[in-house]
Amino acid sequence: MADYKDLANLMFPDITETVDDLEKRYPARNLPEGAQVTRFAPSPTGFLHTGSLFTALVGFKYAKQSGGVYMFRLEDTDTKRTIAGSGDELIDQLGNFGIVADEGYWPDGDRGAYGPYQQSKRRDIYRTVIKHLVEQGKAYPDFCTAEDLEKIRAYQEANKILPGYYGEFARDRNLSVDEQIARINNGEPYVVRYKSHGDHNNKVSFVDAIRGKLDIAENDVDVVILKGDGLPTYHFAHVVDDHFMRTTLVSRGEEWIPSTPIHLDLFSALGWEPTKYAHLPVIMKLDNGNKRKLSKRKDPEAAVSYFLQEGYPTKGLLVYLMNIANSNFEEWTIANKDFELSHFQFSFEKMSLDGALFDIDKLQYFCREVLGAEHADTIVPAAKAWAKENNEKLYAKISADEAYVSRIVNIDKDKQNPRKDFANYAEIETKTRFFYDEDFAPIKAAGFPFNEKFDKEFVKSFLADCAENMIYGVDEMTWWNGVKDLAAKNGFATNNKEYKANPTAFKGNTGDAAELIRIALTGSKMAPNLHEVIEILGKDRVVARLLSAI
RNA sequence: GGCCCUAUCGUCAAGCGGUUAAGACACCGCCCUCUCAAGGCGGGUUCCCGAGUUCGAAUCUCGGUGGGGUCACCA
Repeated sequence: MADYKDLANLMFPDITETVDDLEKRYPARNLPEGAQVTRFAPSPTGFLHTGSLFTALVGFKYAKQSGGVYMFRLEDTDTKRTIAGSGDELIDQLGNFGIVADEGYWPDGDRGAYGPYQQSKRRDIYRTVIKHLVEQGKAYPDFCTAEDLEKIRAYQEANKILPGYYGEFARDRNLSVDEQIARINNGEPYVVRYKSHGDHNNKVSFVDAIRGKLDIAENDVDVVILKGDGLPTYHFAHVVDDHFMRTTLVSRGEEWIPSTPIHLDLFSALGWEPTKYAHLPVIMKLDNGNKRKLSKRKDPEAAVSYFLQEGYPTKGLLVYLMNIANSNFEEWTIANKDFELSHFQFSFEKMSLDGALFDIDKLQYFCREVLGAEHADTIVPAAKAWAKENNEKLYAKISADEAYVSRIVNIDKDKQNPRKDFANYAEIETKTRFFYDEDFAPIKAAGFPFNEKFDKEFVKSFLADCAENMIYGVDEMTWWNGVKDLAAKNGFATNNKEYKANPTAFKGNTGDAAELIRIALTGSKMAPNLHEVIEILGKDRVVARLLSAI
């Protein structure tokens, strides 16, 4: 009579290492008290999702502030969905946000002593552990085909029984070892399942770092742990990897809550202490009045690359996500004007429990704050680097005359309340077009919005007078007094009270006069500080624009 | 459908048995003002519903309801 050991040897003839060997190869980490080991473990199946960045940020922050270790692990066990190169892209994009792992998978080779950090390269580790389980009768080969499984499910559905491969429905669970061996020798394909002894009517509880004590039905499903292709399923890989990588806290999306009992079951079967868990809320989006997860297909903002392409500063996005992560964060940013994200003390207790709706307005607000607090010396180089890939026009402008762009970006930057014009780098181009003659031409061609109450000839003569007598190179006060003189000379009221008392006595007020100049120079009723605009444009262009406005 | 998570302004949210129920974004109004941006001031039937516990409930309990998730050889 054959026993489990024979079965295990038949299934894994090449495995000579034991679980004990693995324990020795991956010893407990020597870290200070309280240091946390976290990880970000994406599948290389496409671009970096906004929700993934959120998860990555939280894990990174938590490890860093505790003096611990942050790992990057590539979960590439789904060979069908794997997209070549996307793992490297993920790392690259995370790098844009300053989220760099201490150890893990790296395009040019793993870093760290707990690797490999790519699941497809950990095959033998999983097989070693599974061999151990088979030897103990805690895992078994299952020969069911897709059709067999389908039949079981159809029966369960028809009889309104809980679907799944468990208990009496686990067809191959109690095959004799002799039969198992015979069928394997016969070349029948199989997967390996974990033999659960859980009871669905019992509850397991665990303490979630965010949600507190959670009580969920015990797992009783004989889950697949090794797929037909020889690679493990997520459930098994998670337990094995996070055990041997000595992870202390697993932060992942809340969609994993229902399968946590499986993981707890597996940890316990292996005699290992489970990791702590933090199940993060998922970022949602309002769609026709319904909340739903940000969708890769439908929502451009689901892809982090979207924000990068649009030119949002990475810090702005990080700040927005941290604002979702911790309710006290925004208050902290206001109290700490020139804050550095790394100085903020993140905590799971301050995390809300349900998914936030993605709010582009709020993101833009934070981005304006971030860019508003910076000066041209940092904004322009960043904008240039961004524009090189994403905005030909802006790139050309910065390349042609970086100092000129810098002067524009710095308008009103040194005032008490600096301007906050730009939410992203793209707006530097779109909001400053009038500073460029080639862009000003089409604005002009589209027609200037001069106030209809002034007749053309009057506007023309007023602007001509301005062209002749505008003062340059002086401080704003002096310049403005000059404008007021010009306005008065042309029949405008310089005192608004007088104007209001007797409007018919004047052509308009100083505001009207300034508006005419503004439109002539910028083509718009809205523009930043006229004095700065004039100084940046320079006398020649100011004169030319005033003279040709109408 | 079973199970799980969750519920305070439009959005993000503070709140932890007694509060005039903070604050931020967005919106609206006013002020400042050469316009805009910024800034200042102000505004809006916000505690899902129903029972219960209690002198007293946004807060505790139970039951509904809504929203989300999950039930794969995907993660």
